[in-house]
Amino acid sequence: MAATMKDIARVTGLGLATISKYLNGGTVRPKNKKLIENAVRDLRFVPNEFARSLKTSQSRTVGVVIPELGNQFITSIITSMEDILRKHDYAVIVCDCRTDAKREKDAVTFLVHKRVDGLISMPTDTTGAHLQPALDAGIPIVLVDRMLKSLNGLVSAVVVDNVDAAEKATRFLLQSGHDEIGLILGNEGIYTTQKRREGYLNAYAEFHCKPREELIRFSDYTMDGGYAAMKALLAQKTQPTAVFVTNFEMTLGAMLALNEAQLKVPDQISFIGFDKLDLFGAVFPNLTLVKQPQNAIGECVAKQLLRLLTDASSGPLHQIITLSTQLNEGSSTRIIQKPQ
Amino acid sequence: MAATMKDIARVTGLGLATISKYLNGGTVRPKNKKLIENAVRDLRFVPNEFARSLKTSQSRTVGVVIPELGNQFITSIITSMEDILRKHDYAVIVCDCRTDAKREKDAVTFLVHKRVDGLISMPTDTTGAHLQPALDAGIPIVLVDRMLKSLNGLVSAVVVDNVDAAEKATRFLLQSGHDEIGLILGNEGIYTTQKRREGYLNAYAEFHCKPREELIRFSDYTMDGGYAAMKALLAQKTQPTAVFVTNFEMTLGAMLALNEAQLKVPDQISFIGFDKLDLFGAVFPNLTLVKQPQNAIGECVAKQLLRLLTDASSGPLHQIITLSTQLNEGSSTRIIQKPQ
DNA sequence: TTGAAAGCGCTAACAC
DNA sequence: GTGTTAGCGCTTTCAA
Repeated sequence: MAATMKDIARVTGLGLATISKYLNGGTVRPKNKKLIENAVRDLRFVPNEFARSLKTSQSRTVGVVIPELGNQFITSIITSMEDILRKHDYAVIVCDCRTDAKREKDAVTFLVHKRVDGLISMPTDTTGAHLQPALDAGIPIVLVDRMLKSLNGLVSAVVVDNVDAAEKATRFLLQSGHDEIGLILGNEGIYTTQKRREGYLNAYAEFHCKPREELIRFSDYTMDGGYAAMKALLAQKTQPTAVFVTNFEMTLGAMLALNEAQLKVPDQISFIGFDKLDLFGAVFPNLTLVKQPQNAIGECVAKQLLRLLTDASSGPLHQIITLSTQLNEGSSTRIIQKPQ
Repeated sequence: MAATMKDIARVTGLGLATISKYLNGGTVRPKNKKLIENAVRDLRFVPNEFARSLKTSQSRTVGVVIPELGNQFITSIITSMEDILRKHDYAVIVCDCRTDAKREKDAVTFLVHKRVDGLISMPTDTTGAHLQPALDAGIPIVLVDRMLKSLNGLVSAVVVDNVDAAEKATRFLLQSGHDEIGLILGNEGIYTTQKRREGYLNAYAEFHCKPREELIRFSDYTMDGGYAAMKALLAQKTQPTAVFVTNFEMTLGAMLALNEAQLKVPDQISFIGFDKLDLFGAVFPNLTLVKQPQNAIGECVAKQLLRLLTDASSGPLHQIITLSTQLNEGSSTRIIQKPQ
């Protein structure tokens, strides 16, 4: 069996309290410090987390509920988040709910029963009902990427300025003389979809015009979806002169569709994509992209949760943090001369 | 505060033992069963996992250490694995070590300290040294996708028949009359890379010939890597007439390189890729692919670990399970007529 | 079948 | 600064 604090006490001749205090960063006499350190090493003592948890009611574990693990935006956020959290000695339990509200609710319940100290959710259920068990249990929650208005004040959130992101991209195209701008969005009803659509419409409004309805395609944030949506856009009698695609996977799919259709970018069609510039670096050297600060999002979420976990005090300490995006100009768009 | 078993005891007038027994599936008098059930519901009782863990020394948690979360093969395995494990009430702690041996070792140590009941590793460190702490602690281990000979008999493993997979693909091309077959592999030194290379060479040997060294490109299992490797193959004075790419990301990158080079598949170059047919379905309708049973791998790993977790008894219960792959014939290869 | 009681290994008063 | 002690909430003998 593994050594316990009792063993340390026996070997060093000290009391349990002294040892416990030392292990938790308290001050003890230098001589005793040495004593304990030696015993810990010799006995290969490792604190029993179960006992500690039972006593402190903390698991030093956080739960993450996401809609889909096979999505680079999500995985990159998880990676940077996990990095920070683990440095602070928190384990991360990941639950993939496959964009299914039932599964999502189950996952939250499961995590609450596992007594996670905090919860990170990229919600599928737009009502936020799935989070009720965590709310009831008083578990701090941080929403990622998608805010739920019904949970305002009850949770923290880290999102990007989606409206601004879409505005910038669309405005850029409008300013370049395009007025038939295809828009490929994610699932209708999802927060980011709505916001990005809003930004697109805002930009059009600035230019005192309205896009044709058929230019706006709802898809599903997958590569297949992006491919299909682009195909659909190209199949219209009036083809768009530019397209704005609103996530990484769909950007990839859309580019493949363009490739297949032998449409030269930007000569025959202008293109603005989303995310993960570096991966595209080699492949489509000069794509103009809206870039989300993926690492910053992950870090921000982790720090936000750590703050909630630490400041057990105070009152309404929930924050909504909005990070800005960048429009990374490549050469995948061209300027259209308007007829005078 | 949450209700405890004591509360149930108080409300029902029963003893703790009876309640505990009932909660753990034991038999109690029907009348008492009712009593307990009602109390549990009314008090919203949920067993405290900490206390249970302290008593049983089980965390009902398993750790997963992987090289990279942003890889579809890995995430799809995790997803199907997590599904099964969670159904059995095990939480999954995921640690991404970014293909870094130091990080990998730290992750294992972290998980051992967290007292996971089992460990799943897709190893980066080819010596297997990182798993020593888990081995010492007697934590059952299942290796995924990559076997480590040094750990033979000490761990279970689930792999695919990589040699056979590469043989099939290469043989198929050789039989079609190709003899200049480019091969794009992952990182040199990695298990799957070696096995797939072996299969490729085996097939050539069957045909009593040897491939030119320059046809074999080691890359890194990323899209960028696949793109670059394909470019390099195409840049040679003698271009291959066929190419076999050995994972999903590189297949994507390689196809993009072909697209860019305006090379028609299969007219100008034959192509066999890897994995995830369904995603490609829409995009490259007729790609010939080696398909790994990703879901089966995840399931197999989960079941294997559950077995080890349950059969706490017996002796050498470790198994190495090899799953077979399929060569899914599309129309991305053509037959070359050999000069008579 | 049921209940009393003894811990699992740790933390945190509290008294010294 | 240190030691004693009383639990945290559960499981599990053991006796009834």
